[in-house]
Amino acid sequence: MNQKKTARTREDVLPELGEVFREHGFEGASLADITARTGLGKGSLYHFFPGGKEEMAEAVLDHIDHWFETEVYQPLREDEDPRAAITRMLDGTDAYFRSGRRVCLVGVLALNLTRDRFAARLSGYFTRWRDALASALCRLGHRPELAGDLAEEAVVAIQGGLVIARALDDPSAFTRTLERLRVRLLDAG
Amino acid sequence: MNQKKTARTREDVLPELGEVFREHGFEGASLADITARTGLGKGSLYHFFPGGKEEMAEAVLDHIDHWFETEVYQPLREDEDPRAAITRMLDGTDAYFRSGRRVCLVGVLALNLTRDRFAARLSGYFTRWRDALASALCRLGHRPELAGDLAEEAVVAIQGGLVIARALDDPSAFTRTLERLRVRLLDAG
DNA sequence: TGCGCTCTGTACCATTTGGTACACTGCAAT
DNA sequence: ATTGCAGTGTACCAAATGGTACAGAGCGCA
Repeated sequence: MNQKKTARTREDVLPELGEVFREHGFEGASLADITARTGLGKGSLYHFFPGGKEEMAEAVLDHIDHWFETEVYQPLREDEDPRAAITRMLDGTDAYFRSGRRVCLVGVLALNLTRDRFAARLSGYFTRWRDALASALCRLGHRPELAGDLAEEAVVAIQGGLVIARALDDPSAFTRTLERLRVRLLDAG
Repeated sequence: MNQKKTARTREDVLPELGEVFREHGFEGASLADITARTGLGKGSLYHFFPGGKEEMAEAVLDHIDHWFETEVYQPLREDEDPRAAITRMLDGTDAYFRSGRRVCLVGVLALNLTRDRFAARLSGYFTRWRDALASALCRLGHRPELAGDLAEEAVVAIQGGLVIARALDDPSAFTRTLERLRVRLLDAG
């Protein structure tokens, strides 16, 4: 009934923080942008994240990583039905990126020089995705090196689809990309 | 023998300007970065680009657009040997992006909110690439709608390959992407 | 009631920001 | 030689930057 006006815990600012970094990039995101978006003053912000912007971005990346780990990577690695796990990955990805209307923060941070600050997190995100998908493809019957190549192609396509969808301001470019992947990943099993 | 210490004309600062925007993004690129990289003081900078950062970025985008138009798109549209034109596109793309060590400025600008300032240029760059490639694929014997889809897939893959190569700090992820495209674009003709 | 703690707003800081003003340099045409 | 103008360096500006200090607010608990 009585809903709080502002987010209270460190945890629930993370999504809003993520949106700011998505929209402005790391260097471009000012504390003014951040306080405006989160509703938190500098006081609270530096209370939760004594390390400033850098710690905020790290926390957001950890949060994202955790989501993908449990929702996508683990099923890909462990689900006894790899076909179902891949379908779940595609649907989850479509939902997470809002069918192409939302951009990938990891991709955004990877492009600038800021990449170097978060190098380990950024490369970990993509290599774990690729390896988890390769694992599922292997269990689906693909030969190992072919599975690795196909998995890389899929991760590449997803990132590219987000860039193009945003550049064209046409989310359908992303959903078409996912459809192509659905065919390519599931048909040859 | 006597080489000039600094770039002189508006034209030859454009590559250096482009690098700054690539490395920092639009919002993140400060005038200090720009003067440092180009060797030009604010005086000269604002003499060449009275509109400031925005005009600089527009000039760089025009420059890039012109390069791709003459080196890639026109051959794709007009070369009587579409197979050769596609090979030229792949080789030119590999060279332009330094085999994955360089990032695509158009892609970088597309991801942030700054996209809106340059919306027409950004979408034009990708749509013209896709349509030119689709034209070559048609002449190679593909059915028109299939050619359009394949062309979109290629443009998506190139952008994605750049993101992944940069995130992993592994340019070979980009060259592998180009190899996959070489097969897929040229084999089914 | 009063203690202790997390959380928050505000005032403040030095530095940097994008941008302007302007006086100067050098050279090309007269 | 003089003029004119493209190109340049420097000083300057108000505003915004990331970050700090600190005095409180609110609340759980004794």
